[in-house]
Amino acid sequence: MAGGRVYGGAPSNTSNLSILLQNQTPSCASEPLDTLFLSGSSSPFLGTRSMMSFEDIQRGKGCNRSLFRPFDHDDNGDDGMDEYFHQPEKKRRLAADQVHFLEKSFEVENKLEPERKIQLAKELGLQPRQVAIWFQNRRARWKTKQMEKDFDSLQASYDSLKADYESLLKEKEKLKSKVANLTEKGLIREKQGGNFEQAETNRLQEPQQKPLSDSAASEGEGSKAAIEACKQEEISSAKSDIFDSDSPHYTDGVHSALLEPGDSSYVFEPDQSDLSQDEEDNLSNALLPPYMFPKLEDVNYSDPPESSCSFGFPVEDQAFWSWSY
DNA sequence: TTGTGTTTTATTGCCTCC
DNA sequence: GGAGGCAATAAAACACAA
Repeated sequence: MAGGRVYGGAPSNTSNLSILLQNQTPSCASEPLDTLFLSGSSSPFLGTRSMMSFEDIQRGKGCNRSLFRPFDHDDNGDDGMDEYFHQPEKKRRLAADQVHFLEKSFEVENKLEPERKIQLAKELGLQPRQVAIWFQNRRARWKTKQMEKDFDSLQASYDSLKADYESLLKEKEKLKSKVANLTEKGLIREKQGGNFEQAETNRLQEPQQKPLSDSAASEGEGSKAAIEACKQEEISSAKSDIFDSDSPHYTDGVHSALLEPGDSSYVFEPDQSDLSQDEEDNLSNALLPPYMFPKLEDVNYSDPPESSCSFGFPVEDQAFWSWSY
């Protein structure tokens, strides 16, 4: 026994003797409940008499003696006295009705005040100690179930976040490849015709410098229009890629400046030195919630998220499992 | 029937609160 | 210091497949 606690339900020899005394003394039924149930001299099981009381309350039918028969003297017989002292008490399951009654009570309130405990014990024909134990075990079961539910819920939100992250990752790779593609095109044009932007500007500013024949002129107009269209298309394409509706939008001056034409390197080699640390953080945070994922620069994209151990909940979050109710 | 896994009842030891 | 709660655990009762 812990801390000198006295349990009425303890199947000791002394209490077995008390069982006999209680069950053979009907007048005990009129004793105050506290004395009857809580004192060290009370019986661990009140048995048939109290059970019938519960049955009378519940349905008026006979009790299921195979389920709830705390101490059946008929089984042991009159010569079973020695057996009481030498056989440990068997556990008895509560009757279905009793469990149902306790369940209903638990639904109302899962804590058990002393008065309620006494009342329940009285109605069910159990010891208050048994009722207390039942509530204690029931609370433990409820807690386990609740933890399972919460685990499922967390698992679902984790899966959802993971899917979002992976989709963002794919989109980022897609954009990276597009940027690489455009870089390649730009380099080729620079090699072929020098500064494309400058050439185009010159051409637009001096349209009449080189007289052309009608056919050549119209051809030149068509060519110019084609080039202009191509140019507009590329610029709008680059913008639309970056401002894709599903992508994080950078509306601050720093990031939108990356999209400004006029510098052939504007898209391909953004000057990261212009970014303050805060801005870099914001850029990362726009893609990855800080509580869930590491910064972009910390991620090894060649590895699946699991292998980088980046998806685990922070250690401090595990305090969630420290339950209280 | 028996072996095995699960559920239920009960105990123990520790902790907190009053 | 006693009462009561909880976690861990034991052990009986039960379910069920082989």
